[in-house]
Amino acid sequence: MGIPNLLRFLKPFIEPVHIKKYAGKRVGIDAYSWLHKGAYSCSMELCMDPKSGSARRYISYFMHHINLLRHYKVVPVVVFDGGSMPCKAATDKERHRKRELSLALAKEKLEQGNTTAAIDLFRKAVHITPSMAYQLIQTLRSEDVEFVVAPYEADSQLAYLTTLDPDQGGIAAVVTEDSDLIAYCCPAIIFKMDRFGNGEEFIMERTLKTDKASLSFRCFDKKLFTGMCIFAGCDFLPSVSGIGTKRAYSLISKYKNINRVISTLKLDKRYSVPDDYADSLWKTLAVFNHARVYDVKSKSLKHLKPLDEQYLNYLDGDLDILGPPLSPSIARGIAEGHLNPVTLEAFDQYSRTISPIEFIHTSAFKVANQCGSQEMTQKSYIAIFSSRESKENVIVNDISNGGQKCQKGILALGTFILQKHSPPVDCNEVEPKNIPENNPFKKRKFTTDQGQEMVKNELLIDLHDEKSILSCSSLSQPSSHPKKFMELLSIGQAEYERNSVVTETPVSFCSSLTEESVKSMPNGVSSKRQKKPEEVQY
DNA sequence: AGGTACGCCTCTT
DNA sequence: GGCGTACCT
Repeated sequence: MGIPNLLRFLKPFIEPVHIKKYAGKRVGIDAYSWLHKGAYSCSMELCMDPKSGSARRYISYFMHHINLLRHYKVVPVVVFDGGSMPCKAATDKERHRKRELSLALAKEKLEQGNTTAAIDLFRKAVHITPSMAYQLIQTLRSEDVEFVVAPYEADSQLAYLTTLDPDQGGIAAVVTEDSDLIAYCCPAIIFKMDRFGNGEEFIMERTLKTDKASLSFRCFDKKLFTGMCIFAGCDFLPSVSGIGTKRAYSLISKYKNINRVISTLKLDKRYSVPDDYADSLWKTLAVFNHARVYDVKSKSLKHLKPLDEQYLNYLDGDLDILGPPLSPSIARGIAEGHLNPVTLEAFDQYSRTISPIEFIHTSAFKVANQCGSQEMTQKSYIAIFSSRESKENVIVNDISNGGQKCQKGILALGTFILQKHSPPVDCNEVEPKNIPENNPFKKRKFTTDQGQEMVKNELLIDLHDEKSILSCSSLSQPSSHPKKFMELLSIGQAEYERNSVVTETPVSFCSSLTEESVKSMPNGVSSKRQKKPEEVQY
């Protein structure tokens, strides 16, 4: 919802603009705005049969706008929303309830044959799902459009990108419909861009420096500006009843200090200020300043602005209100569009019907091939894959035999089996840390399908934890350097990711294997692999 | 005057 | 999500 009435309030500072002004520049796109508008054209299809062709009209809508930008030599960088913030859970739940209600009514109307009424209700029932975003991501990939999925809010990710240089992945402006970007003090925002490229531009510096229509932000710094927005009410914190943009503005310009505004409000009998309002407001300010964002360069989570002592105090050590931290591998999986940011599961785990074990062999081959005759021999291979039993903490029994029991993200290295813990489904859950101690190896008995008892070395590591991987790698491969291991790991991961998107089907992937290369596979490849890969189906 | 609650619209042809 | 509007303080 953004900040109610903020755009109207700041109208004097908003000027018409055409997107061609940003020719040659990189411009961030708030994917949600266009997804939402695009979904309007196919709301019924999306509700009833999301897999149908006509349910993909929202993608055409989106791509039209992308092509428009490209036509004007603007480089689009699409930013998607990631997981929802804990503090918005209540709002989210309420919206969900309303949508469910509309959906039920819509289906009812449809059965009664009242299509017009049904469509109207379907429009209220549509919401943008991670799956829809993923469909779009696949198109963006094929069209070579840069994108990133924010760990949490797209707004903060976009605000972060505006702070970077273009050659570091930075953007010059943001195209969105959401006034929250103003609260983040985003330097340049284009609102209401239409299909011809006309929009309304908000420039932060211009707003802070010029007086218009008896409004002046000259005495405002960015902190006060964000503070004003929060006082007026935002998604994270509802405003004190009776306070909107105008009163928030006059209070801030009068006292120029956030705590003084709060004390004044508390003394004023007209308003009822909750006891914890000051606390909540400072926390909200901390969210606008230090939200978790993804840094493409380091491939890990960062804070929008580096955390300082002051804000750490406001947060009272409770960093989780910024959204729970994510490990680099998970954050990257989300950012690059492979993991559903809400469930943390791989998007395409159901689209693949080749068995996990087949997939391990095929990608292992590729990895082994890329390693050549380096110190990691053909016998060592890495594969990361998804299987359907992703929520169980099952350990794969035998890499060459089992497969069916594999869980998401198992890493197989040489003769050892490395297990990744399944990511917590509940985001509030603490990530299991199973960092191996001095001797992470243990013998484990297991029974093969043929009833034989076998003992295998088994190593449990936490793939969420890079340190854990490093310590294991030096133990399991004394001859290889941890860095080499990490390199291999990233090749394996990249291999998996590359092949888990539609650009290469398992069919074409498998058919690239030669008989000879398959023979050299560590555990011997099941003969299945060589029989007509064309039969493999999705 | 300013805030709030409510209903309407966003697309495509 | 935004916007306009009628109604309330």
